[in-house]
Amino acid sequence: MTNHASRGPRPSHFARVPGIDYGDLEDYYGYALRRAQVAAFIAFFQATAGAGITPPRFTALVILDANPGITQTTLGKVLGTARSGAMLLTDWLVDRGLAERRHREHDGRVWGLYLTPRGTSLLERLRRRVRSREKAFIARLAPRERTILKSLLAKLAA
Amino acid sequence: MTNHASRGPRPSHFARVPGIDYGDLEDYYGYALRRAQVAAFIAFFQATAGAGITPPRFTALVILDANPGITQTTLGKVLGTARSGAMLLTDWLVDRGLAERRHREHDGRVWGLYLTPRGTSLLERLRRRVRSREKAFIARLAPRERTILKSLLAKLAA
DNA sequence: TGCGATTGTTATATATCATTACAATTTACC
DNA sequence: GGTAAATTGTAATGATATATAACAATCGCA
Repeated sequence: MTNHASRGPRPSHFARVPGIDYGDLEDYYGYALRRAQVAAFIAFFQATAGAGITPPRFTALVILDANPGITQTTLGKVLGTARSGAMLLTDWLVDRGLAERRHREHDGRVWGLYLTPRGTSLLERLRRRVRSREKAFIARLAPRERTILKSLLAKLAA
Repeated sequence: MTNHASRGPRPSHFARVPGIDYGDLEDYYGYALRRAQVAAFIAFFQATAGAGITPPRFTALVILDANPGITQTTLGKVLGTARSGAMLLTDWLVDRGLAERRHREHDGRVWGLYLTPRGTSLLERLRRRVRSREKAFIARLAPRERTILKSLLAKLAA
């Protein structure tokens, strides 16, 4: 397998700079959410380091695992991207032997997407690593706080 | 002034697709944070529509307002980007007459960054619009929940 | 004085993503 | 049944954001 360890996104640290007046920046929910999300992204990046896996790719693996035979267009909708983007993402997975396209019987236009055994086993490994890393990340919150956070975030996303 | 209304980022909707099994995706804090952050970004985007303002640009305006004479390198640190990125961002602001570079007395390498009157007044207008839009966005949470959310997010970002 | 560090700058590369156009195919409608 | 509209995957193109690396000017320190 090609080594892609050095490629991929490098989440910026976003650390608070001493001596700087942040004005009313902290008052904005968008900024607070962004900062927390970047922290979570750094944790994710550490967990998947070396695999070239980004959040959208991880999402795609999970979705393919739970919805075998899903089409590229639907995958694009789940990811919130255009069809062409879903195709490039699928290409990336297929090129690495993680997923494959199979023709469907009743519709000649459509490819069904499926994880390969290799994709399944990579996903399993990733799940363990991401879960474990998130556990450390979320340890800053008490168990009850975690539940509350989840419910508040869900309300905002709805 | 050039019209940049049609340019800029288009936050994807990220809407939940009916009939799709999301597997354990909802279990991840990173995914929950990302979804909420995208929702906040959409709100921000609506508030600043037509001005070509992105979150980093808004942040830069706030930081310049609160820290007149700040250097590009420091601005880059605040934004979490490389020096070159801070420079391009500064160029963008300068090109639109929102900020200006002034040489500093004791250090010939450094430019101090300052908002122009136009930059100040744009920032004021943006603040009002973003605050107002965020108010509607956060209305999904009860006042007490908002306080809790802020404190939880701050813990995660620390 | 001289050397290393810092700043701004420029050039280059890359990753992500949207837009547009197109062919093949399916669906809807008359 | 036959034709127009819609859908799907694909390819080409372009825009954007941002990192890296190299460089000159300048500063600070030994």
